[in-house]
Amino acid sequence: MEVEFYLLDVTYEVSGGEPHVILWGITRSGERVVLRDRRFRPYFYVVASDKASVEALARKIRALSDPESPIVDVRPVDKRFFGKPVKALRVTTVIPESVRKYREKARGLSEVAEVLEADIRFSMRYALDNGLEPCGWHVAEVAETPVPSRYRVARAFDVTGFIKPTGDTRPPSDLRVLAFDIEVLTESGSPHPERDPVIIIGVKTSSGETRQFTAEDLDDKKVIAGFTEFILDYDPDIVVGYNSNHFDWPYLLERSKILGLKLDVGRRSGGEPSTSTYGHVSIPGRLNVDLLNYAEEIPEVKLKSLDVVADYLGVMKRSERVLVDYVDFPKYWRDPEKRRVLLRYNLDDVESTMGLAGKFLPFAMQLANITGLPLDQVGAASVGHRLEWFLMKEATRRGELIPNRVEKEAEPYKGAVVLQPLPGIHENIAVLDFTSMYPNIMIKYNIGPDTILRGGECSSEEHNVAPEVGHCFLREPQGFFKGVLQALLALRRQLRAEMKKHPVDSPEYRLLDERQRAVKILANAAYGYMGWVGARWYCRECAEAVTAWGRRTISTVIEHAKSMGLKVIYGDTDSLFVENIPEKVKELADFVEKEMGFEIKVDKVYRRVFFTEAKKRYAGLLEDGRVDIVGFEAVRGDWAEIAKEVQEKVTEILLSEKNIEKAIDYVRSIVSELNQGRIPLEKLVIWKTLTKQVDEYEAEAPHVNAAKKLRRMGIMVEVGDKVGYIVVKGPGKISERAEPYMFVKDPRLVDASYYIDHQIIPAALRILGYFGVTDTQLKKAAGSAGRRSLFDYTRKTQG
DNA sequence: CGCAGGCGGGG
DNA sequence: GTGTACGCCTGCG
Repeated sequence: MEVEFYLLDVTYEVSGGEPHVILWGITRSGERVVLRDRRFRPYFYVVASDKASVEALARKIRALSDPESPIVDVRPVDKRFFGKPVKALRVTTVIPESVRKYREKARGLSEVAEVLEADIRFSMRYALDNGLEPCGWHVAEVAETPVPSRYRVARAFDVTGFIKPTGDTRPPSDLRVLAFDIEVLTESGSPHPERDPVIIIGVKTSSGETRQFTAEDLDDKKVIAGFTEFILDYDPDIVVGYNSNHFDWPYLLERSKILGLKLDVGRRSGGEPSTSTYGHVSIPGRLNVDLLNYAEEIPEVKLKSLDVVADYLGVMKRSERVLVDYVDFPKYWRDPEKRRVLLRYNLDDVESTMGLAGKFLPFAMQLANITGLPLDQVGAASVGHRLEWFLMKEATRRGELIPNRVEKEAEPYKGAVVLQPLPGIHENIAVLDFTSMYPNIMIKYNIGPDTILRGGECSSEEHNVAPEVGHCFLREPQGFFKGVLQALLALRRQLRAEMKKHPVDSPEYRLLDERQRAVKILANAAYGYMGWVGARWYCRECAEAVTAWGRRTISTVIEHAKSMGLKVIYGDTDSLFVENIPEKVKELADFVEKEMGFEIKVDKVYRRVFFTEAKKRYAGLLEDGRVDIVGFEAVRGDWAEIAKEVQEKVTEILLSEKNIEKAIDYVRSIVSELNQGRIPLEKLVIWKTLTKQVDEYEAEAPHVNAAKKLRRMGIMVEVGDKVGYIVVKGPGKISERAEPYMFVKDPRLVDASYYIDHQIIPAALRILGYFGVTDTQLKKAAGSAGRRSLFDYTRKTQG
């Protein structure tokens, strides 16, 4: 018989000395099922050295066989390695874990040149070989079997014949999602599972049910037991949390162990959640997704707390929800009135989490489907690993052997061009962007580790020779990266064309849009991936050639623009700021398309744009009246909110009204408010990330000092944490006066002069300084700027 | 005042 | 654990 099912996850287990591939899925009729494939066996490839005979090597490998997990097959297969045809030996054994042992033994043989694909997890091996697409529908030839008692599913099947994806990625209509959030009570410092109870667990389901499990005073046994029971009862396919991979699940697991409970929440009895690849927490038969992984990909949001991200995405307004700082939990928990507030806080978090799931899951599911990584892994995997799985899938499909990672020292190379901007205010400027510049360069010049000519005769008549660096690439045959990228770009065009056939608010449109986004991200990652030392397809010269061709490409366009009399104001990597003269812009775009084989498009038009001498910094007024600020302090996360506000406002006044006096007066009013202690404390917090352990810092930076103070209070701060501090009055260096923000309760303690001299004035002067405004002017009392126009201010020169 | 260490946002 | 280019902070000599 045949069964059609939506693939959730792929795992495996060894039972009776035999490996079983386990596929967790949902059938068309909504039954949760497992499919087992007992026929598949682990294997890897061996490539013989040039001199060695393949037959002799095969005999030697067979002789390595060990009865514990015998080598059951060694056979020659035709493959390609970096594009070249090779005769490889496929070595098959029985127990997945024994691949490691045979791999090492094979490496020890003198006739062996390469041992390949011996580090791929058995379940992923199966997925690769069968082209499985997680979060997509499949059909398989199966035989139904009784459901083994350990599986909590409706039906079970053995795969007996083919198994393949159908291409349909529309999720089942009754897909069950459960969002949860835990609250931990700690009297001081960071929570410790051996000491601090889980006082609340809130859950919300996609069916609309909401529940809260609460501790009796400090006894949290029933909280965890109730939560476990709820999960088994509701039986979700997807479990979502926020930072759940690194907080909620590890904490619950530790706490359960201490309380003598089993966190038996999976679809396989006895299988507790466990931390696995890329740091994700795996729950048997369910997809556990940490939504923080996706929030981390939003650069516009600097502080990734749940409330901030939910507010940004329009899921829940910060102003309309309850917020409680965790240092205040004990106070709230003890007081019956306040406890209600804490419960509401937890519920708001759970609802925000479910809201984020609605925003992120459709994209995540498409990404899982395209890369081949199960949904629970794909979020936790880095950009490089996501692309790598996609490449591994493509390589397998094309009969290409997957290269090993090689331990290497990173070698730096030259990057893109950044033009010196023409300083001042410019009117009516068009920003031109290359479409997928780096992917198109890789396609045009056939760049990749399989097409690069190392040694050998290179000529510019027969090869593509990279400018400046001289790396040489074959024109034929088409390389692996070129093939993959062409397919990706074509797929994206097709998806975008398909989108036009559906209403913007339809589920079809949304699905196609999420899919084209996932495709775009993969294509854009290819260049950076080749320059990553940890990549299987690492190729430093390739990455270096891409940036070299990139530099020449944009330089050619700049030269052409100039020759046409079109003034270029600025440019960076793949973008150009030019005078907005439509006929000339059109002519330039035609030149780029017809003469150079690239596409360039007007990305936006600025009514007015302002540059100083600095690169990578500008502010522009868009045609719809919005102000774009790029690179300046206002858009950086490591400046106090108040400095950002001042810079934003100053920029807006300058660009929209060209009124310097008004801007000066505005800055003065803020300075005066600061001096009077009337600026809210939260606008004075400066956030900085710890990039290493606190003790490893050589210099005593303010955020490092604040982190040390936190640690003395028992609050753990680790690499990657953002430390928020406020500079307070007192003697000593700035760093000594950097206090963790939650310890500062009185605005009068704030060092106003620090914020004036080091935050507000510099941020304002970055813009106003260009017009000759000085810091003394900004510090005078408000309202004394006089009535002069922009043109009374002379441009400050370097001389 | 210049340099080093540190950091983050942007193309 | 995708890449490089860039500007500005604080600390320090």
